[in-house]
Amino acid sequence: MIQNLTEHDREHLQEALVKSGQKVTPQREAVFTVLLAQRDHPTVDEVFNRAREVMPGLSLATVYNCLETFVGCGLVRQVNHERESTRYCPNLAPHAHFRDKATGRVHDIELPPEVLKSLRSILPPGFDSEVIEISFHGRAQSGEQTSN
Amino acid sequence: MIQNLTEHDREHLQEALVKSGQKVTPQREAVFTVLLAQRDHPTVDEVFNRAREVMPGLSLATVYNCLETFVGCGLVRQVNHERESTRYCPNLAPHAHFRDKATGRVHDIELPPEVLKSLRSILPPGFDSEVIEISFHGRAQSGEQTSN
DNA sequence: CTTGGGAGTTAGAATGATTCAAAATCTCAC
DNA sequence: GTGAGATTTTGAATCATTCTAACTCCCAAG
Repeated sequence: MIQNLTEHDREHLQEALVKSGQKVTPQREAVFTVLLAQRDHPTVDEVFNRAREVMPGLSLATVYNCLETFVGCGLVRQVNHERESTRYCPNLAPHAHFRDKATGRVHDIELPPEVLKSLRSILPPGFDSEVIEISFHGRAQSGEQTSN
Repeated sequence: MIQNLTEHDREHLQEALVKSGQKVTPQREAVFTVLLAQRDHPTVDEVFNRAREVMPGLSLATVYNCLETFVGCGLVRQVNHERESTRYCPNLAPHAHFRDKATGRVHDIELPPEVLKSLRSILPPGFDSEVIEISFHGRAQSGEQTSN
């Protein structure tokens, strides 16, 4: 079910970790593997449960730690919607999120550079933004798949 | 400190409540008054503390209830940022939020219709969105005031 | 080797925002 | 004035997340 990391993905992980002074550990590999295996914006709990199939001793706290580390070195993004549990997303390209009212599922929506630019342009002078979060909430006709 | 509602604002409150089958109560008036008096995106706790100056017996649960009711009848918007406490905003015009990294303060950013439109246009066919949340996170040069 | 230190992991307790449940109060139509 | 239904209150419960302290692992120095 959960494939091992490809050589390429393992290198990606290692490079990002080492670059920010962190180590590659079996737990981090497991968590990262889980994230890449099913890109459906899982919650911490979901990651935890999936990862335990592969590494039964893994603890919840470690999953929190790993994910925090990944966010810190830019490997994954957090996705928050209202006050629901934080979800995690390994899609690094600039994108927005669409949350389906009916299913709760989160879809990635590609964000063209010109739209991003027009968004930035609405900031008054003096405001300098590093992060822009865009999230839609509504209905997606079933069958739509955009979970990159 | 906390002024009474203007006639106009009181009517606005009453109309919105009645339209969705709710009653005007002293607690709801107090909470609404607090929201209008200082449009700085307060948390529930902040609303609670401010409102108690005017109505000492008011309970926290009631503040939660009132705010939920207001959101339900479109009087105010919730503003969530990461997993911090929910904040409340009586600005009904379409706008984005800018969260100042340094102070934690939230500023409203006007959202021109054409930008809104270009945002909507990135949704693939089949996706239909009622709500769009846009939030910036970064630094605002101090002195910037955009808290309406 | 073997020892010691630092990073990482673990289990479980603690936190804190929010929600829930049940009793008390209010309000308004009759 | 009465009763039903809505609202408010208090305090307990929930639940995601964070914290704490003990433990493990690995590597580098002796």
